[in-house]
Amino acid sequence: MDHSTGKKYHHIEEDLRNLIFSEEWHSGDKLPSENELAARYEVSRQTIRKALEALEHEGYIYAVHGSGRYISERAIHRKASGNIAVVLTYLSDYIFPKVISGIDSVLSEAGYSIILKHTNNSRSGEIKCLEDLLTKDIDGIIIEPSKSNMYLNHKNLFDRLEEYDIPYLFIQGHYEAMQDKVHILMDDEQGAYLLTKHLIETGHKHIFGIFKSDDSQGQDRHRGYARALSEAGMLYDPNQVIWYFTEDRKVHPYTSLKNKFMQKTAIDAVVCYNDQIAVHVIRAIEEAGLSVPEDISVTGYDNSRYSTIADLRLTTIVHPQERLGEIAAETLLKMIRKEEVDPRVIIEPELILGNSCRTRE
Amino acid sequence: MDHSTGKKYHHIEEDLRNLIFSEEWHSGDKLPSENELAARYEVSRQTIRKALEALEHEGYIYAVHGSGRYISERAIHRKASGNIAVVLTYLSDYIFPKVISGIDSVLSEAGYSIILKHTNNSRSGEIKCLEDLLTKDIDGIIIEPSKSNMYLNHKNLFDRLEEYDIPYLFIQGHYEAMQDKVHILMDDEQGAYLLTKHLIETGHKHIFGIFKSDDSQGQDRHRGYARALSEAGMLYDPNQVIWYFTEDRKVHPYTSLKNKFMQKTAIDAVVCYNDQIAVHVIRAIEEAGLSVPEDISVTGYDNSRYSTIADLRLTTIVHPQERLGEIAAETLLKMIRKEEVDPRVIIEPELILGNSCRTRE
DNA sequence: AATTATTTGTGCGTATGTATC
DNA sequence: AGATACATACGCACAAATAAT
Repeated sequence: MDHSTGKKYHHIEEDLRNLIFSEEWHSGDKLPSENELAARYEVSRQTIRKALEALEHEGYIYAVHGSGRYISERAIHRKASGNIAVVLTYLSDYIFPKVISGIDSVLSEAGYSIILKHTNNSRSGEIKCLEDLLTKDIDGIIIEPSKSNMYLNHKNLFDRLEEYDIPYLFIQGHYEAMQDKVHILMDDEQGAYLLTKHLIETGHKHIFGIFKSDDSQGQDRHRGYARALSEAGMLYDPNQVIWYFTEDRKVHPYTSLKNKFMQKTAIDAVVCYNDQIAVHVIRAIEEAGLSVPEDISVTGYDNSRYSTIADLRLTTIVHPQERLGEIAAETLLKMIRKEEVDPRVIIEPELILGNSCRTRE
Repeated sequence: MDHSTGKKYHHIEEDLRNLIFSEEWHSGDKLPSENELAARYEVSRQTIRKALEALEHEGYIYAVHGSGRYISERAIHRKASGNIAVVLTYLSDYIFPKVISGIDSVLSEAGYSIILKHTNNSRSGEIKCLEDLLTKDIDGIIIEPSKSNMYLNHKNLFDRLEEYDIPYLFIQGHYEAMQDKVHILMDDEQGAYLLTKHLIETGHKHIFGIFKSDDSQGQDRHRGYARALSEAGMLYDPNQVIWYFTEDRKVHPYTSLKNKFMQKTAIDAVVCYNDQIAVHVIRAIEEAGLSVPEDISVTGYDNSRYSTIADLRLTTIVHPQERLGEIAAETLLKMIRKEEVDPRVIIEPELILGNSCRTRE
């Protein structure tokens, strides 16, 4: 036996694997016969067979009895598992069904299945998801970042994805450290800008804002709010902005706001992070004995199912959820096919006028 | 060579596989040596090796050089891919997010991922899904039958699932030919019975019904409707029942109903297949110049987000969507662990009183 | 600590069966 | 029909790891 290069069949297996992936041999090509290879490598036919059988089991070649061995398709378009992972923050949250539906309409058409995972919007949940996905057979990942404004300490997981040549892209939010990666985003700044501008144009003077502090969308919407104020030459007052964390969504912001309402603080309008928040704010306003939109105007964001409460329709921003999912899926498919993609797709928001804002000048 | 029993190594492989999964051999046990097996089966050592190598590649046994071959853990807790498929009719439909959320809360806790697929409520879509899933590495399937009342012509696919030892269960509906399989169902008959009984008790005399004809839920709800009438000694009139197919959800039933409303047919109340239908029926009633509940009472089913329209709250049935998902997932986990499960879990419905029905005696 | 028997791993030779071209 | 190529099967030899002595 050959002692210097280890196992003979192993060496042959590696050599053949390289040839299969080289430019010389193509999908469908016929390999030399077992006897020819045996002669070429100067080993017995059995040793050649051992190497070939391993390659066959891996799916790179297939044998046709009486004819020969051929290079399979899969060797070229390698390991098409047909699975694409979709990692979201919440599954039961109000926009997810449409986004999934959009992603699915494109992917199932292309013959892919969706592996659905969620992070509970926690960093540890996202790490767990990614680690789990690294052990699975997947062709790509669509990720909605969790707590996207907090420091990214799991970049190594994304590095490993790239090492394994698994394409991924972000939707909805972005990590500071991953700005150069592919993102499909709403122009959240522009959305909040449009809402605030609308309030200013309809004569509101004391416009409060309530934003989520632990994701990039909250930051962006806040920026749009501030830009609209500054463009209109209005003072940006930090005391008019309330920040909240995902965790205390149920407690802090509303009591604090309610107190302000009760204390007859000068408030014209409230720009809310999203429709869900707007509903709570409206409730707080009504509990304080005031009414919407007569006393205080309220805007939402997302045009979700929350945007209609009884006969009150929120002035809000349409979130083209289904379209976002479609674009994300189409982009990922291109990445899988190694085609060039736009690293940053921005979806323009559109203002939806309801009756939750006072419209007199 | 042996011509009667096919390939020798294949026969030995099968025989050993059965022994490995039998009660006699356990995880960690040492297999007889190659020479001993060769003697026992009266074949050469090479033939034994061929069989053993196949089993090793499948992960049922592992070899320790110089020591022997042993039965691996995975042979017992076999092939934990960690993936469970969830096949639904529609993804964007109104109840699924909650069902998925319920399934996921149990499965992700147990370390499983969800592969999400949908059939568009078509038989061909379901066949495509199942065929695709048969090529994938999955540990179990939760299926919502599509067009569940139509003839089942793809039972062979379910047979193959059993052949591959992939457990599966049905939620929401059932196939006639699969009655003995595991089902997690709402008691749809009871739900419609409760609604109809409520209408009867509140003095309604001419109660129409509108049901979906192409799934088992429609049949069941219709049965509950009929049972309530017959128990109350009221006449069951086929002309008071409108059947529709999924495809013509948008056209037929409402125009037909609207005509009846316009023609001043004696109609007291309409028992609707679900909330979505109820919304359309209410619209048809209003278009005919009548009002709900003053002229005609309407009931829904599912207590979905459609159940509140402006200040009208539908009298409907709560569909414990999240709980259904949880029970389905828990049951499937038991099936994966080969534990005994109740082959038919019926979730009792609960009546939700709204203001869409007249309540005078 | 060294020896030995056992067991798996590697490799070759040969023969025969059977599908393809 | 014959040549070629893969498939199955047996026998043998030696290497390398393990476990018991």
